[in-house]
Amino acid sequence: MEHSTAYEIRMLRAIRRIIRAVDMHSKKLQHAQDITAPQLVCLLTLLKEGELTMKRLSQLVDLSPSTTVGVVDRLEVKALVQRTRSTHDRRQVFIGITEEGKKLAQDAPSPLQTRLIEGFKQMPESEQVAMTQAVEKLVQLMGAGDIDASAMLAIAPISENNLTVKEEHHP
Amino acid sequence: MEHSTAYEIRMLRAIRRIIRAVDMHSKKLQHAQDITAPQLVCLLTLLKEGELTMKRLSQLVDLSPSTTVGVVDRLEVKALVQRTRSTHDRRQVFIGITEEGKKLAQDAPSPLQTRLIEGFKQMPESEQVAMTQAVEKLVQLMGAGDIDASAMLAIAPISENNLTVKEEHHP
DNA sequence: TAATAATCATTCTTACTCAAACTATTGTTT
DNA sequence: AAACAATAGTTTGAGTAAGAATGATTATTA
Repeated sequence: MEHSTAYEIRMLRAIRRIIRAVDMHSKKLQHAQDITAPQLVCLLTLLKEGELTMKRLSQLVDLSPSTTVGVVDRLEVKALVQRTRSTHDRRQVFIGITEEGKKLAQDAPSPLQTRLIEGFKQMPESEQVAMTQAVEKLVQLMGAGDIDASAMLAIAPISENNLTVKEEHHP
Repeated sequence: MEHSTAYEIRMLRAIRRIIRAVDMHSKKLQHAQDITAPQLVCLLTLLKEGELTMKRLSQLVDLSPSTTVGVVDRLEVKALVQRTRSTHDRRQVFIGITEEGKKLAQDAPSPLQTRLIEGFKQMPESEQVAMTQAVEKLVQLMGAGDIDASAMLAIAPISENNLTVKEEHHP
Protein backbone atom coordinates (compact mmCIF):
# COMPACT_ATOMS: atom_id res chain seq x y z
CA MET A 1 0.00 0.00 0.00
CA GLU A 2 2.84 2.37 0.63
CA HIS A 3 3.33 2.98 -3.06
CA SER A 4 -0.26 3.67 -3.85
CA THR A 5 -1.17 6.84 -5.59
CA ALA A 6 -3.94 9.05 -4.34
CA TYR A 7 -6.07 7.98 -7.24
CA GLU A 8 -5.76 4.35 -6.31
CA ILE A 9 -7.08 5.02 -2.87
CA ARG A 10 -9.93 7.07 -4.19
CA MET A 11 -10.68 4.36 -6.68
CA LEU A 12 -10.70 1.70 -4.01
CA ARG A 13 -13.08 3.67 -1.87
CA ALA A 14 -15.33 4.43 -4.81
CA ILE A 15 -15.54 0.77 -5.72
CA ARG A 16 -16.44 -0.21 -2.16
CA ARG A 17 -19.22 2.32 -2.15
CA ILE A 18 -20.57 1.13 -5.43
CA ILE A 19 -20.66 -2.42 -4.14
CA ARG A 20 -22.39 -1.32 -0.99
CA ALA A 21 -24.92 0.79 -2.84
CA VAL A 22 -25.78 -2.09 -5.14
CA ASP A 23 -26.21 -4.42 -2.21
CA MET A 24 -28.33 -2.00 -0.26
CA HIS A 25 -30.53 -1.42 -3.25
CA SER A 26 -30.97 -5.15 -3.59
CA LYS A 27 -32.01 -5.42 0.04
CA LYS A 28 -34.49 -2.64 -0.45
CA LEU A 29 -35.89 -4.36 -3.49
CA GLN A 30 -36.27 -7.52 -1.49
CA HIS A 31 -38.22 -5.72 1.15
CA ALA A 32 -40.52 -3.96 -1.26
CA GLN A 33 -41.00 -6.56 -3.97
CA ASP A 34 -39.88 -9.81 -2.41
CA ILE A 35 -37.16 -10.24 -5.00
CA THR A 36 -33.46 -9.39 -4.97
CA ALA A 37 -31.33 -7.86 -7.70
CA PRO A 38 -29.55 -11.09 -8.69
CA GLN A 39 -32.87 -12.90 -8.76
CA LEU A 40 -34.36 -10.19 -10.91
CA VAL A 41 -31.43 -10.18 -13.30
CA CYS A 42 -31.82 -13.94 -13.75
CA LEU A 43 -35.54 -13.62 -14.25
CA LEU A 44 -35.18 -10.86 -16.83
CA THR A 45 -32.59 -12.90 -18.67
CA LEU A 46 -34.93 -15.87 -18.79
CA LEU A 47 -37.75 -13.64 -19.97
CA LYS A 48 -35.63 -12.36 -22.80
CA GLU A 49 -33.82 -15.53 -23.80
CA GLY A 50 -36.31 -18.24 -23.06
CA GLU A 51 -35.32 -21.60 -21.61
CA LEU A 52 -31.67 -21.84 -20.67
CA THR A 53 -29.37 -24.36 -19.10
CA MET A 54 -27.76 -23.54 -15.81
CA LYS A 55 -24.38 -23.03 -17.39
CA ARG A 56 -25.63 -20.68 -20.05
CA LEU A 57 -27.64 -18.66 -17.57
CA SER A 58 -24.68 -18.28 -15.26
CA GLN A 59 -22.60 -16.99 -18.15
CA LEU A 60 -25.23 -14.47 -19.15
CA VAL A 61 -25.65 -13.05 -15.67
CA ASP A 62 -21.96 -13.10 -14.79
CA LEU A 63 -22.25 -15.43 -11.84
CA SER A 64 -20.55 -18.72 -11.16
CA PRO A 65 -22.65 -21.84 -11.67
CA SER A 66 -22.67 -22.62 -7.98
CA THR A 67 -24.01 -19.18 -7.19
CA THR A 68 -26.61 -19.37 -9.88
CA VAL A 69 -27.95 -22.62 -8.51
CA GLY A 70 -28.83 -20.89 -5.26
CA VAL A 71 -30.51 -17.99 -6.99
CA VAL A 72 -32.55 -20.31 -9.19
CA ASP A 73 -33.49 -22.37 -6.13
CA ARG A 74 -35.03 -19.33 -4.53
CA LEU A 75 -36.85 -18.38 -7.71
CA GLU A 76 -38.19 -21.90 -7.98
CA VAL A 77 -39.51 -21.88 -4.43
CA LYS A 78 -41.46 -18.78 -5.35
CA ALA A 79 -42.72 -20.54 -8.47
CA LEU A 80 -41.26 -17.89 -10.77
CA VAL A 81 -39.18 -20.40 -12.71
CA GLN A 82 -39.24 -24.14 -13.21
CA ARG A 83 -36.64 -26.77 -13.94
CA THR A 84 -37.02 -29.47 -16.55
CA ARG A 85 -34.52 -32.24 -17.03
CA SER A 86 -33.45 -32.64 -20.64
CA THR A 87 -34.31 -35.96 -22.24
CA HIS A 88 -31.53 -35.89 -24.79
CA ASP A 89 -28.79 -35.22 -22.31
CA ARG A 90 -29.97 -36.11 -18.89
CA ARG A 91 -27.23 -34.08 -17.27
CA GLN A 92 -28.72 -30.88 -18.52
CA VAL A 93 -31.52 -29.01 -16.85
CA PHE A 94 -33.56 -26.39 -18.63
CA ILE A 95 -34.70 -23.44 -16.61
CA GLY A 96 -37.84 -21.74 -17.82
CA ILE A 97 -39.83 -18.78 -16.59
CA THR A 98 -43.39 -19.39 -15.43
CA GLU A 99 -46.42 -17.25 -16.16
CA GLU A 100 -46.20 -15.81 -12.72
CA GLY A 101 -42.54 -15.09 -13.30
CA LYS A 102 -43.31 -13.30 -16.54
CA LYS A 103 -45.85 -11.16 -14.84
CA LEU A 104 -43.44 -10.16 -12.12
CA ALA A 105 -40.58 -9.58 -14.53
CA GLN A 106 -42.64 -7.33 -16.72
CA ASP A 107 -43.55 -4.79 -14.15
CA ALA A 108 -40.61 -5.15 -11.85
CA PRO A 109 -38.39 -2.22 -11.08
CA SER A 110 -34.98 -2.03 -12.66
CA PRO A 111 -32.15 -3.85 -10.96
CA LEU A 112 -30.30 -0.57 -11.28
CA GLN A 113 -31.20 2.22 -8.94
CA THR A 114 -33.81 4.63 -10.12
CA ARG A 115 -31.71 7.49 -8.97
CA LEU A 116 -28.78 6.35 -11.07
CA ILE A 117 -30.97 5.92 -14.11
CA GLU A 118 -32.51 9.34 -13.68
CA GLY A 119 -29.17 10.99 -13.20
CA PHE A 120 -27.73 9.14 -16.12
CA LYS A 121 -30.46 10.26 -18.46
CA GLN A 122 -30.01 13.84 -17.53
CA MET A 123 -26.39 13.82 -18.47
CA PRO A 124 -25.44 14.90 -21.98
CA GLU A 125 -24.82 11.88 -24.13
CA SER A 126 -21.14 12.66 -24.44
CA GLU A 127 -20.86 12.28 -20.70
CA GLN A 128 -22.86 9.08 -20.72
CA VAL A 129 -20.42 7.70 -23.22
CA ALA A 130 -17.37 8.86 -21.33
CA MET A 131 -18.64 7.47 -18.09
CA THR A 132 -19.61 4.14 -19.54
CA GLN A 133 -16.26 3.84 -21.21
CA ALA A 134 -14.41 4.73 -18.05
CA VAL A 135 -16.21 2.05 -16.09
CA GLU A 136 -15.72 -0.48 -18.84
CA LYS A 137 -12.05 0.33 -18.99
CA LEU A 138 -11.93 -0.28 -15.28
CA VAL A 139 -13.48 -3.68 -15.86
CA GLN A 140 -10.87 -4.39 -18.48
CA LEU A 141 -8.03 -3.36 -16.19
CA MET A 142 -9.37 -5.69 -13.55
CA GLY A 143 -9.37 -8.53 -16.01
CA ALA A 144 -12.98 -9.00 -15.24
CA GLY A 145 -13.82 -10.57 -18.53
CA ASP A 146 -14.27 -9.36 -22.02
CA ILE A 147 -16.80 -6.77 -22.81
CA ASP A 148 -18.77 -7.54 -25.90
CA ALA A 149 -16.82 -6.40 -28.87
CA SER A 150 -20.00 -5.19 -30.49
CA ALA A 151 -20.61 -2.86 -27.63
CA MET A 152 -17.20 -1.31 -28.03
CA LEU A 153 -17.61 -0.84 -31.73
CA ALA A 154 -20.74 1.15 -31.25
CA ILE A 155 -18.89 4.03 -29.75
CA ALA A 156 -16.97 6.58 -31.63
CA PRO A 157 -14.32 8.63 -29.92
CA ILE A 158 -15.79 11.79 -28.57
CA SER A 159 -13.33 14.18 -27.21
CA GLU A 160 -9.62 14.36 -26.84
CA ASN A 161 -9.76 13.46 -23.23
CA ASN A 162 -11.85 10.41 -23.69
CA LEU A 163 -10.33 7.20 -22.56
CA THR A 164 -8.32 5.23 -25.02
CA VAL A 165 -9.29 1.64 -24.77
CA LYS A 166 -6.50 -0.55 -25.93
CA GLU A 167 -7.46 -3.55 -28.00
CA GLU A 168 -5.91 -6.16 -25.83
CA HIS A 169 -6.19 -9.80 -26.35
CA HIS A 170 -9.41 -11.20 -27.38
CA PRO A 171 -10.15 -14.61 -28.71
CA MET B 1 -36.06 -2.93 -18.61
CA GLU B 2 -37.46 -2.51 -22.06
CA HIS B 3 -36.92 1.22 -22.04
CA SER B 4 -33.41 1.17 -20.75
CA THR B 5 -30.79 2.77 -22.87
CA ALA B 6 -27.87 0.77 -24.16
CA TYR B 7 -25.56 2.58 -21.83
CA GLU B 8 -27.59 1.59 -18.82
CA ILE B 9 -27.35 -2.04 -19.73
CA ARG B 10 -23.66 -1.79 -20.33
CA MET B 11 -23.26 0.03 -17.06
CA LEU B 12 -25.17 -2.63 -15.19
CA ARG B 13 -23.07 -5.37 -16.70
CA ALA B 14 -19.87 -3.49 -15.99
CA ILE B 15 -20.82 -3.00 -12.37
CA ARG B 16 -21.62 -6.66 -11.95
CA ARG B 17 -18.26 -7.58 -13.39
CA ILE B 18 -16.44 -5.20 -11.14
CA ILE B 19 -18.16 -6.69 -8.12
CA ARG B 20 -17.29 -10.15 -9.26
CA ALA B 21 -13.67 -9.27 -9.97
CA VAL B 22 -13.27 -7.73 -6.55
CA ASP B 23 -14.74 -10.79 -4.92
CA MET B 24 -12.59 -13.19 -6.88
CA HIS B 25 -9.49 -11.23 -6.08
CA SER B 26 -10.42 -11.36 -2.43
CA LYS B 27 -10.79 -15.12 -2.59
CA LYS B 28 -7.41 -15.37 -4.25
CA LEU B 29 -5.86 -13.26 -1.53
CA GLN B 30 -7.39 -15.53 1.04
CA HIS B 31 -5.89 -18.57 -0.56
CA ALA B 32 -2.44 -17.08 -0.86
CA GLN B 33 -2.15 -14.94 2.25
CA ASP B 34 -4.86 -16.25 4.54
CA ILE B 35 -6.53 -12.86 4.60
CA THR B 36 -9.39 -11.42 2.58
CA ALA B 37 -9.80 -7.98 1.06
CA PRO B 38 -12.26 -6.65 3.65
CA GLN B 39 -10.07 -7.99 6.42
CA LEU B 40 -7.03 -6.35 4.89
CA VAL B 41 -8.80 -3.05 4.43
CA CYS B 42 -9.78 -3.08 8.09
CA LEU B 43 -6.27 -3.97 9.13
CA LEU B 44 -4.72 -1.21 7.02
CA THR B 45 -7.17 1.28 8.42
CA LEU B 46 -6.23 0.30 11.94
CA LEU B 47 -2.56 0.54 11.06
CA LYS B 48 -3.04 4.03 9.76
CA GLU B 49 -5.50 5.39 12.30
CA GLY B 50 -4.60 3.54 15.47
CA GLU B 51 -7.21 2.29 17.92
CA LEU B 52 -10.76 2.72 16.74
CA THR B 53 -14.22 1.91 17.98
CA MET B 54 -16.33 -0.50 16.02
CA LYS B 55 -18.61 2.23 14.77
CA ARG B 56 -15.78 4.45 13.59
CA LEU B 57 -14.05 1.58 11.85
CA SER B 58 -17.19 0.55 10.06
CA GLN B 59 -17.61 4.11 8.80
CA LEU B 60 -14.06 4.29 7.55
CA VAL B 61 -14.24 1.04 5.63
CA ASP B 62 -17.75 1.58 4.31
CA LEU B 63 -19.31 -1.44 5.94
CA SER B 64 -22.24 -1.74 8.29
CA PRO B 65 -21.38 -2.31 11.96
CA SER B 66 -22.85 -5.78 11.92
CA THR B 67 -20.64 -6.77 9.03
CA THR B 68 -17.59 -5.22 10.59
CA VAL B 69 -18.08 -7.24 13.76
CA GLY B 70 -17.66 -10.43 11.77
CA VAL B 71 -14.57 -9.19 9.99
CA VAL B 72 -12.98 -8.12 13.25
CA ASP B 73 -13.90 -11.47 14.80
CA ARG B 74 -11.90 -13.27 12.15
CA LEU B 75 -8.97 -10.90 12.54
CA GLU B 76 -9.05 -11.43 16.28
CA VAL B 77 -9.01 -15.20 15.94
CA LYS B 78 -5.85 -14.80 13.89
CA ALA B 79 -4.44 -12.51 16.59
CA LEU B 80 -4.00 -9.64 14.15
CA VAL B 81 -6.12 -7.27 16.21
CA GLN B 82 -7.33 -7.14 19.79
CA ARG B 83 -10.38 -5.71 21.51
CA THR B 84 -10.30 -3.62 24.66
CA ARG B 85 -13.41 -2.43 26.42
CA SER B 86 -13.37 1.28 27.12
CA THR B 87 -13.37 2.28 30.76
CA HIS B 88 -14.95 5.67 30.22
CA ASP B 89 -17.87 4.42 28.22
CA ARG B 90 -18.25 0.75 28.81
CA ARG B 91 -20.40 0.31 25.72
CA GLN B 92 -17.49 1.10 23.48
CA VAL B 93 -14.83 -1.34 22.41
CA PHE B 94 -11.48 -0.22 21.11
CA ILE B 95 -9.97 -2.28 18.36
CA GLY B 96 -6.21 -2.15 18.08
CA ILE B 97 -3.75 -3.78 15.74
CA THR B 98 -1.22 -6.22 17.21
CA GLU B 99 2.46 -6.49 16.36
CA GLU B 100 1.71 -9.48 14.24
CA GLY B 101 -1.01 -7.52 12.53
CA LYS B 102 1.35 -4.67 11.79
CA LYS B 103 3.84 -7.02 10.29
CA LEU B 104 1.27 -8.56 8.02
CA ALA B 105 -0.26 -5.23 7.06
CA GLN B 106 3.08 -3.78 6.11
CA ASP B 107 4.07 -6.35 3.57
CA ALA B 108 0.67 -7.42 2.41
CA PRO B 109 -0.32 -6.92 -1.19
CA SER B 110 -2.78 -4.20 -2.04
CA PRO B 111 -6.46 -5.01 -1.64
CA LEU B 112 -6.76 -3.77 -5.19
CA GLN B 113 -5.63 -6.06 -7.93
CA THR B 114 -2.05 -5.74 -9.04
CA ARG B 115 -3.17 -5.81 -12.60
CA LEU B 116 -5.45 -2.85 -12.04
CA ILE B 117 -2.73 -0.91 -10.25
CA GLU B 118 -0.20 -1.62 -12.95
CA GLY B 119 -2.56 -0.64 -15.67
CA PHE B 120 -3.55 2.42 -13.78
CA LYS B 121 0.02 3.57 -13.33
CA GLN B 122 0.75 3.17 -16.99
CA MET B 123 -2.06 5.46 -17.95
CA PRO B 124 -1.26 9.12 -18.48
CA GLU B 125 -2.29 11.11 -15.49
CA SER B 126 -5.01 12.88 -17.39
CA GLU B 127 -6.65 9.52 -17.92
CA GLN B 128 -6.20 8.55 -14.31
CA VAL B 129 -8.00 11.70 -13.35
CA ALA B 130 -10.76 11.18 -15.87
CA MET B 131 -11.33 7.61 -14.83
CA THR B 132 -11.33 8.33 -11.14
CA GLN B 133 -13.74 11.18 -11.63
CA ALA B 134 -16.04 9.09 -13.74
CA VAL B 135 -16.24 6.38 -11.13
CA GLU B 136 -16.72 8.89 -8.37
CA LYS B 137 -19.49 10.49 -10.32
CA LEU B 138 -21.09 7.10 -10.59
CA VAL B 139 -20.90 6.79 -6.84
CA GLN B 140 -22.56 10.13 -6.53
CA LEU B 141 -25.33 9.20 -8.91
CA MET B 142 -25.99 6.08 -6.92
CA GLY B 143 -26.34 8.13 -3.80
CA ALA B 144 -23.62 6.05 -2.29
CA GLY B 145 -21.76 9.10 -1.13
CA ASP B 146 -24.08 10.04 1.66
CA ILE B 147 -24.98 6.72 3.12
CA ASP B 148 -25.73 8.20 6.51
CA ALA B 149 -28.40 10.38 5.08
CA SER B 150 -30.78 7.51 4.69
CA ALA B 151 -32.37 9.40 1.85
CA MET B 152 -31.84 6.39 -0.32
CA LEU B 153 -33.94 6.21 -3.34
CA ALA B 154 -37.44 5.03 -3.24
CA ILE B 155 -38.10 2.13 -5.47
CA ALA B 156 -40.25 2.95 -8.40
CA PRO B 157 -41.24 0.50 -11.07
CA ILE B 158 -39.79 1.12 -14.46
CA SER B 159 -42.50 1.70 -16.93
CA GLU B 160 -43.46 4.21 -19.54
CA ASN B 161 -44.62 6.57 -16.89
CA ASN B 162 -41.55 7.24 -14.95
CA LEU B 163 -39.03 6.82 -17.66
CA THR B 164 -39.89 10.09 -19.20
CA VAL B 165 -37.57 12.40 -17.44
CA LYS B 166 -39.66 14.88 -15.65
CA GLU B 167 -38.12 17.95 -14.17
CA GLU B 168 -38.94 17.61 -10.64
CA HIS B 169 -36.21 16.92 -8.41
CA HIS B 170 -33.23 17.82 -7.52
CA PRO B 171 -30.35 18.10 -5.24
C1' DT C 1 -34.91 9.65 41.44
C1' DA C 2 -37.35 6.94 38.18
C1' DA C 3 -38.76 6.32 33.68
C1' DT C 4 -37.44 6.92 29.12
C1' DA C 5 -34.64 7.51 25.21
C1' DA C 6 -30.41 7.00 22.76
C1' DT C 7 -26.13 4.65 21.74
C1' DC C 8 -22.78 0.85 21.10
C1' DA C 9 -21.60 -3.66 20.23
C1' DT C 10 -23.34 -7.92 19.28
C1' DT C 11 -26.25 -11.98 17.68
C1' DC C 12 -29.53 -13.89 14.47
C1' DT C 13 -31.45 -14.57 10.03
C1' DT C 14 -31.48 -14.46 5.04
C1' DA C 15 -29.02 -14.00 0.93
C1' DC C 16 -25.11 -13.78 -2.07
C1' DT C 17 -20.57 -15.36 -3.66
C1' DC C 18 -16.88 -18.47 -4.95
C1' DA C 19 -13.89 -22.68 -5.07
C1' DA C 20 -13.59 -27.43 -4.36
C1' DA C 21 -15.54 -31.75 -3.87
C1' DC C 22 -19.30 -34.83 -5.32
C1' DT C 23 -22.94 -37.30 -8.36
C1' DA C 24 -24.72 -38.55 -12.53
C1' DT C 25 -24.32 -38.85 -17.24
C1' DT C 26 -22.10 -38.77 -21.74
C1' DG C 27 -18.03 -39.21 -24.73
C1' DT C 28 -13.55 -41.25 -25.91
C1' DT C 29 -9.79 -44.72 -25.76
C1' DT C 30 -7.96 -48.82 -25.52
C1' DA D 1 -16.94 -53.71 -23.38
C1' DA D 2 -14.01 -51.59 -19.67
C1' DA D 3 -11.41 -47.82 -18.32
C1' DC D 4 -10.87 -43.28 -18.58
C1' DA D 5 -11.85 -38.51 -19.27
C1' DA D 6 -15.05 -34.65 -19.81
C1' DT D 7 -19.28 -32.27 -18.79
C1' DA D 8 -23.62 -30.54 -16.17
C1' DG D 9 -25.59 -29.67 -12.13
C1' DT D 10 -25.37 -29.69 -7.29
C1' DT D 11 -23.65 -29.66 -2.33
C1' DT D 12 -20.55 -27.96 1.11
C1' DG D 13 -17.67 -24.63 3.57
C1' DA D 14 -16.02 -20.09 4.45
C1' DG D 15 -16.61 -15.34 4.05
C1' DT D 16 -19.22 -11.09 3.05
C1' DA D 17 -23.30 -8.23 3.59
C1' DA D 18 -27.28 -5.86 5.75
C1' DG D 19 -31.39 -5.37 8.73
C1' DA D 20 -33.89 -6.63 12.94
C1' DA D 21 -33.78 -7.73 17.52
C1' DT D 22 -31.11 -7.93 21.99
C1' DG D 23 -28.33 -6.61 26.07
C1' DA D 24 -25.63 -3.41 28.28
C1' DT D 25 -24.66 1.15 29.27
C1' DT D 26 -25.07 6.10 29.17
C1' DA D 27 -27.84 10.35 28.62
C1' DT D 28 -32.11 12.81 29.07
C1' DT D 29 -36.44 13.95 30.85
C1' DA D 30 -40.46 13.91 33.82
